[in-house]
Amino acid sequence: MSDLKVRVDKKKLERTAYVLKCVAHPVRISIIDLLEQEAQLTVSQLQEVLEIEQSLLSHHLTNMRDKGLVETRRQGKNVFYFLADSGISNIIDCIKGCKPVQ
Amino acid sequence: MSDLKVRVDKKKLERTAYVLKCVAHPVRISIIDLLEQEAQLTVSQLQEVLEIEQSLLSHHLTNMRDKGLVETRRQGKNVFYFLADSGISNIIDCIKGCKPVQ
DNA sequence: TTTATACATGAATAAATGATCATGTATTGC
DNA sequence: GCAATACATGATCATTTATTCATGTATAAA
Repeated sequence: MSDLKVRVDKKKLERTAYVLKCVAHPVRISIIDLLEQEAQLTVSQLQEVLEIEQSLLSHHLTNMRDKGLVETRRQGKNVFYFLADSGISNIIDCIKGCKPVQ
Repeated sequence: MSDLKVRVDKKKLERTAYVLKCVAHPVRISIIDLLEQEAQLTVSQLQEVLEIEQSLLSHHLTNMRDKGLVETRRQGKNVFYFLADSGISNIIDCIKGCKPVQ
């Protein structure tokens, strides 16, 4: 008991919290869910499903991109967003099997 | 593509975000990590390891309790905290195996 | 080369969260 | 009862995050 200590170093703790904070929003969870269904989606397509303002959606997407959750590919006038290979979907799956969340 | 929709209902989305937001903090992740090692710990024991103010720790614990992540048992002057059977540890494990987090 | 479409950005504001401080309550032992 | 220990709570302030609105940029098509 006296040799008890946090097994995760400070840097990783902060990084983990930082990324989790990004996941922890209804709109952003929805975006992840949609990108699990369709490999890539444009902002317009996301907007149509989510029914939120374009600029708000864009802010969310930029946020997720900054934190490495999604990546983008431009094609003509459209920008496709897709899930980064980050294992974040696993987290969502875990959450789905998680009691307090149901 | 036209029948694309979010597979999680609004209530659950909000609940999920709500709980995740609670996990998404370095101190609270640390608390979860400690309670995975020791089945139950008093506030004083947690405080000793975490080296933060008593009242701040208490606020965090109350927060986690409100959201169903931990439960308490009083024994004399001490209050023991322990992980609720919420599967939240699984989330933490998922996160540990998650790229952007490392 | 102007116009429309698709998306991003920045400033401003609102709302939620985090930290600190002071104080309150429960339990135990004297 | 009184003091000490262990923990909780409430008010306040600082910081972060969310939303909106206005405007900017890139691409394509006419």
